[in-house]
Amino acid sequence: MELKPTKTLSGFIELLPLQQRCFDECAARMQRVLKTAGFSHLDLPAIERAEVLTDKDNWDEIETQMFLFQKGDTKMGLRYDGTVGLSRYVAGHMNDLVFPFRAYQFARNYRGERPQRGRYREFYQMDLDIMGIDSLSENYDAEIVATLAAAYDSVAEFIGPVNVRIGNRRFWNAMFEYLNLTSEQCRSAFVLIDKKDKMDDFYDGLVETVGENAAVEINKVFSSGYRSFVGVSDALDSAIREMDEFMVLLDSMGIKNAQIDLGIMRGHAYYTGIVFEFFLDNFPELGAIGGGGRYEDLASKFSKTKIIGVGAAVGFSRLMVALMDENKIDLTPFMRPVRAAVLAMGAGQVPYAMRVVAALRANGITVVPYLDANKKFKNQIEFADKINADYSIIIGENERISEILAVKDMTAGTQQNLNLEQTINLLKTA
RNA sequence: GCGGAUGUAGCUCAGCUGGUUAGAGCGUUGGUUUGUGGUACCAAAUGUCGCCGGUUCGAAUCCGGUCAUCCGCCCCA
Repeated sequence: MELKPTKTLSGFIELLPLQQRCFDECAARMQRVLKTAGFSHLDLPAIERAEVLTDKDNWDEIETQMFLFQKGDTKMGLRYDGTVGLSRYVAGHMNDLVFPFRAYQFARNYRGERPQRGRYREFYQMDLDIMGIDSLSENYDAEIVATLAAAYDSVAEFIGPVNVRIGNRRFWNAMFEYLNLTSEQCRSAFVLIDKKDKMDDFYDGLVETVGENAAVEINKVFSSGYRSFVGVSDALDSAIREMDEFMVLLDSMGIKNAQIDLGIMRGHAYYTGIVFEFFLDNFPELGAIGGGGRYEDLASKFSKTKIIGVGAAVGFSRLMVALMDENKIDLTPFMRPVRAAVLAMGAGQVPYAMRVVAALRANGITVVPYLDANKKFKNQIEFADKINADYSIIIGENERISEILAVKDMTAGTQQNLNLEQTINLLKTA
């Protein structure tokens, strides 16, 4: 009989238990930080109506980017990020939410594109957003950045320190207005600046699209700094002041590892103000490990009410999987998940062994019993060794009759006879 | 959609100037006297050498096609 394949589909991830424990611990810690900052957890459907996911009508084109399918007359698809569902949710439950509304998601998302390094077809993304109706102070932009920084900080012992670079769409809009660029030129300039770090002919490209004079000015932002544009126009002054105030606020929230970098654009998405990206100090070549920004109208597709927001997304799978693949995470804290293995030697010992197991578990001790009681002792202790149990609790006929336990320290190799209470005390103390 | 690389045991790979029964390490299972693991030794099981076709007396090995995977480009809502 032909066997079916055991490999996952291309672009899908599965972890071994050791890695999964690290993944889960980091996810839990980061979510704990967000909850402490008052963000509500949203657990939205993975499947949305196709019309919610896309405005395009050309299915052939969309299908290469998304997972879409049809049941009866209903076209639907898997969500590709957290924002679409969030927009729909907020617009649909506006009466029941309190604004400014803060929410986070930690969810799997799906993309149909061809997988590449760090780009998967199924991945976890952590989204956090603060939304207001009609208006929302820029102070929340700083809070989002500070909260995300705190979330990364909670897992710093695994991923190392991070830094955040902050850009500003409003600055560029003011700049392009000052330079009298056409909307076509603006769009090209946006793309060029976004890709600046990847290009070695950035300046030539600029000259080609916006002309030499404008190119000189734009380049000056990177060579001489944005402050050289103070006093050039009211709009530029306002944008520069906004950035300065933003940095002061970040500093007051304890964020020291932030800097202005006007090359940060976040693609050509819906952002309208501050944008930002986080990077790892120790692994900058991984690229942005999270980012976000301010958008002026989150839910215009769903509601006539103007919902303003500031949000961020963390590519959690990419971050963790890339680091683990490169052996950049020390996994030793996750190598010993089991405190004790309980070995029952002979079927007659199983009831007594299970009473011991229950008593230990009731005291919060992680215990795994080996219940193939007729297996040779060698196999049993080998099992205890392989799961890296700190202790083996050996229960044979002698132990059962005299109601004691042979407790073996698997690292030291020493063994002592203890009663149940003594065993609990030994295993509870780290 | 375009380009590069790779497909041999459960895993990582060797073999590839064509020549009988296809190799290693790891892993798995059993054993080295039956209540003591991590080390060592012995043994066993598992492959249509990705698929189709061509050249040849003979193909894992050479050629063509195809599919899959990985990497990069495009795209990234």
